Amino acid sequence: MGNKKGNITIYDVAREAGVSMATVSRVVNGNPNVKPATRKKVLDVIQQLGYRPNAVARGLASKKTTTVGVVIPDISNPFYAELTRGIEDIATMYHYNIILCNSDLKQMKEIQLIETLLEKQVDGLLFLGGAITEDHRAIFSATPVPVVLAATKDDKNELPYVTINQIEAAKAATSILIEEGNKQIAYIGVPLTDSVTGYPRYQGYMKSLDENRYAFDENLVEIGNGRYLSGYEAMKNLLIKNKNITSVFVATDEMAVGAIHAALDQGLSVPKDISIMGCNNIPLAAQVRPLLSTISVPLYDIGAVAMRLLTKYMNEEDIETSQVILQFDLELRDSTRIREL
Amino acid sequence: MGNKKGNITIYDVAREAGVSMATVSRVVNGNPNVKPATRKKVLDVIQQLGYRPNAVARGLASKKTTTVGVVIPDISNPFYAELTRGIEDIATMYHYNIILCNSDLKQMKEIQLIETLLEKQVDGLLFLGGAITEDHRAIFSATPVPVVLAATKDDKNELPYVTINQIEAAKAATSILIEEGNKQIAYIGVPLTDSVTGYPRYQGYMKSLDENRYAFDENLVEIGNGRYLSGYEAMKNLLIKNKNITSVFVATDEMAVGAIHAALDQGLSVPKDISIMGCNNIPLAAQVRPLLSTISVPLYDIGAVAMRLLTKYMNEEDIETSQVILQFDLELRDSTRIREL
DNA sequence: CTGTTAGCGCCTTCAT
DNA sequence: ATGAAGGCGCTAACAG
Repeated sequence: MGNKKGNITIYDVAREAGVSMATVSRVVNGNPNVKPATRKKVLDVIQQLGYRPNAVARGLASKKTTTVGVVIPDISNPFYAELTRGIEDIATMYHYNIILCNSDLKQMKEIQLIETLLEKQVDGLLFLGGAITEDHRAIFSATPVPVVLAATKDDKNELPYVTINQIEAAKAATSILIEEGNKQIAYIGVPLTDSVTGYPRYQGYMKSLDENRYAFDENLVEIGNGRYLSGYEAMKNLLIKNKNITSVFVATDEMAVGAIHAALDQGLSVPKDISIMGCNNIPLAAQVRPLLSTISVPLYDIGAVAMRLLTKYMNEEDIETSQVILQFDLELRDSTRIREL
Repeated sequence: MGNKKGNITIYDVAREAGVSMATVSRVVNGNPNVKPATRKKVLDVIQQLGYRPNAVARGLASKKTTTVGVVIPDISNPFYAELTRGIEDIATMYHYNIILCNSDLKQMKEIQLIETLLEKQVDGLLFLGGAITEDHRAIFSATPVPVVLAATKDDKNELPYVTINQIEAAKAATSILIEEGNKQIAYIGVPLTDSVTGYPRYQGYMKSLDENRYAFDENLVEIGNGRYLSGYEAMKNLLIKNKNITSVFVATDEMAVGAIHAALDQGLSVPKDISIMGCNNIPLAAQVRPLLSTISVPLYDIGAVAMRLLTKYMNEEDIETSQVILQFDLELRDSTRIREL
């Protein structure tokens, strides 16, 4: 069976079934214009020969690969892992596969990855992570396939995206601390140059202070890199500079947990002595003691909705909204004194 | 520039540069047999035209796609996320991309994913997770491309794999608890039907007991699903059935952390009252208090080495060892009384 | 060093 | 309902 060397092709099936390649192609692709009898015959031969369609050839001929490129900062970061799961589930649902690439937030790498993905003729691109710069916009605008941003936004609103309102999320978190009656509210964030969460969350913090007539004090602000250890260090510094703080809003859960532990190591009790709010609600937040109060960001959904939006673009369906803002939630647990609204 | 409709192709570049397609192909592929002058000319035209090679066409012609398929149980599980990072890094290093698929450990899904991946003509397959059954072996043996297992092994040694010795890892963990002088050593594992970690780690636990003349007591054994909550429940049950246990070996870190918290909630002190050993050393282990003592499994390396091995197969290099057992380490932190050897 | 010529395996009009 | 034929964009001998 099959031809001499190599794989068995649509041609082999056609010959064996006594029909043309076109007919085989039709049954493989579910085209209804095939007489049931011949369809059955072809299907039998396919079965018997163990024919496996070559998606690369199909891609070349049809100009569709049913695969999308996903550029992500770091899959080992639980934040992105959860997002990716949402993406992959919906991709599978719509019969797409994803090529996953880690960018480490390096712009050069991001650009290079996009280029590679386009060479591979992906049908669409999902971009998560870093800030969108002019360079990105230039590339994306020249891209032959649709692009959707997830968990980040385009400040110029030129690109479709799905995310949450970071400013409001940070405001909500800060407000909880204000409601608790803390006299001072410290902030541990990520670099303000990070326009995705760094700057917006800082803005939200500031806004909340402002609206509630709290004075801003730069000694109450520390910047980390988002990960556990930097949260630990940041908290240590905060405690050195200011013995009396009773609350901190930390821009990422990992840092927040680090902050809790730094406070604990200093002999402080959380939340009795110091109240700590995180942000994102990654699994870790519910796996530590005290349980972390945090802003619940719908990571899985952001990924899922972004992928769904991308399928609409790829499918040239009508798009009502190309910029989606998902809701976040307050998840008040045991690291704040207020535990419910 | 370019042809009327659609993309600019190698043909356009050839025409514009006044050379043949073959020559353009040569410079694009870094073939040295091109006069520097013409190479430059071609490169210029490529630049000027913004030519982007079509990897799908190349794949069809060359029968190589430089992409590999990765079948993984669940990317949102930190254990696999870390492994995947190792895979992707090495893949990138060797100029491969990865198509990532979540199987949720469902055999039907696994098989279907493999089929899809093969249709897409991946150059190789990396399979992680579930136990290898006869069905798997049948599929893999009929696969036209190399397959490497990661973090799992083929009991029949027919397939290449890279993992650690799960039995020895569990033995080492249990031994620590024995060295501490605990009279009883409890075990919280995953189902024994899981032949990847469930059964082997249970075996290791048993072996260690046996070699040290500890009596086996089924009341000291609980089975969970590997995740935090089930560890918490398991520990609660253990404590109900047996008030006096002073040590537990828990087969996964997430469950171990759950176990710690269950003990804490029961008013016990860890490790003073009860000593807890985890296994895997995922980031979580170093982000809780007390810091979790655990077996450090080189997750990233398993992924990296597996991918490297796969490149060797795809490249038809000589393979010295197709079955690689990586070393694990003892990571003694604060949840055990013994904190160093 | 460079050009010519076949395909790679499939889809897709266009006829029939 | 089915077949014939021309690409899709590129690589890979084979000549020269």
